Amino acid sequence: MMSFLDEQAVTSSDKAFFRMRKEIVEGEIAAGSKLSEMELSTKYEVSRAVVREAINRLESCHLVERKANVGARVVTLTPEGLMELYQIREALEGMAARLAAQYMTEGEVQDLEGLLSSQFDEVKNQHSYYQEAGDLDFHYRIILGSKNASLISMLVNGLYHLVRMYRVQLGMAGPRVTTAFDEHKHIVRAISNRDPELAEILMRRHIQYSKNNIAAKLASNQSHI
Amino acid sequence: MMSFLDEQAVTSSDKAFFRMRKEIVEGEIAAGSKLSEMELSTKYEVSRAVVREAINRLESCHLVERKANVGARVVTLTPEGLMELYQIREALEGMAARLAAQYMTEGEVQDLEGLLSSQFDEVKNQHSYYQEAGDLDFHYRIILGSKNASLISMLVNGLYHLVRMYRVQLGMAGPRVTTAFDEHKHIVRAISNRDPELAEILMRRHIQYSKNNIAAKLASNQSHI
DNA sequence: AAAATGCAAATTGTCGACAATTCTTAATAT
DNA sequence: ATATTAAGAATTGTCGACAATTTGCATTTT
Repeated sequence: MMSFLDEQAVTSSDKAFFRMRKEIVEGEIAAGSKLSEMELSTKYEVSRAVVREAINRLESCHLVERKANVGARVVTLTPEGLMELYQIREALEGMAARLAAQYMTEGEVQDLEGLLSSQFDEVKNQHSYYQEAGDLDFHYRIILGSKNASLISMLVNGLYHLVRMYRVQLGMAGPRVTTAFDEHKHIVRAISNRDPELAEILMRRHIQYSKNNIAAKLASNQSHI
Repeated sequence: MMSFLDEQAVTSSDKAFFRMRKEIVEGEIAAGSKLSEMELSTKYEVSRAVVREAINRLESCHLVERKANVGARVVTLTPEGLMELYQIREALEGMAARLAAQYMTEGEVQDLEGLLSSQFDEVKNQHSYYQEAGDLDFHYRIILGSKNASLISMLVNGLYHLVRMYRVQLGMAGPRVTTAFDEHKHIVRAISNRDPELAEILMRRHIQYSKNNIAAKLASNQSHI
């Protein structure tokens, strides 16, 4: 489960990139903190060149920001940034759902329905770690179902790590589990009915709801710190 | 005119990046060709390190594809790639138009209307180099009007160079000038009326038409080569 | 003759050192 | 005391050399 795109590290820079990405997403390297090339190269026991390349790749994912002759910093999480990110998600994943309704194979649709019913059991039995893993799995399948390689790459290699960063660092295990499940159900039905318009509309609403939910959480976190 | 985001080269890699990007977009470096680091470093009279960094950045723009231990190639232009690109444009620029209808200032809307009427004069007087410069200017202004920094960066720094590459290398100076102008007019009206839904719908249709137009051209080019 | 193997050449990946820029801090001037 | 300047330290940018991997070609093998 969730073993698509098994991006395996072949080069040294790959390893550094994956490791840094993980540490940034999970907050082990704090949001907003400076990334010293020398420091990281001693920490990971590689040359500065591979750290530089890893940082460049992190910049492509929008996980760090670099300024010439000054250095790189991990992005800071802000309500505005979250809004922007979810506006983009709404546009791109709405399109992905539309395309998935057109181009997913019958087998893929059935797998998606299967995933949903297995998740239904989990939710019913209170194993509600649904949000993180389950929600991501659902979205990934639809993204892959779009059959648009550029779109897939943009979302999977690019934006979704930032999405996860927001989720992880705001401690999302929210009460949104069951309602989100219903939303998923309706989206799958639209895809199964080969109704691109509806699939897109429902996906966009789903992401809007999700945005509102996480935004509320972020606002409360901001206040009592 | 068209002097936004004056990305100025501060470092040596910047210069190499900008130059290579220009040469790739304009076909001086052929689509699908291999990028030899050594060759380019002698050609530009810089070290391999800066060429490598430039190539990495070009990969982020989806202008080149890299394979570990093998090398980088300029992307190849295909009908499928074009379809994918325009599906993404439709989603992102549709959202941009929606946001522009909400967040553009009155001044920006007036400037946009001014641009349109000045272009109307040009079209009427047969100066119809409208398509390239004029169309891009129109789209850029709406993208910037979205006020979504991530979206702006994705489109301006990322996708639009690829869009230009398709346009330039397929010799777009098409007969679509006047009809596209009417589409622009209606989009601006929706933005001016602060009607986000309509602005998005019209922008999406505009891009769909544009896609069909360029796809037809690509098909004919493919056949008689 | 076709396929497999092994060596040589070429290309990419990694490294440490040097150059250029920015940041820090302390001294000086107003 | 504040602002300015200048020297020093630290960080990033660039370079050439070496290591690892891939590619091309010749040889061998079936």
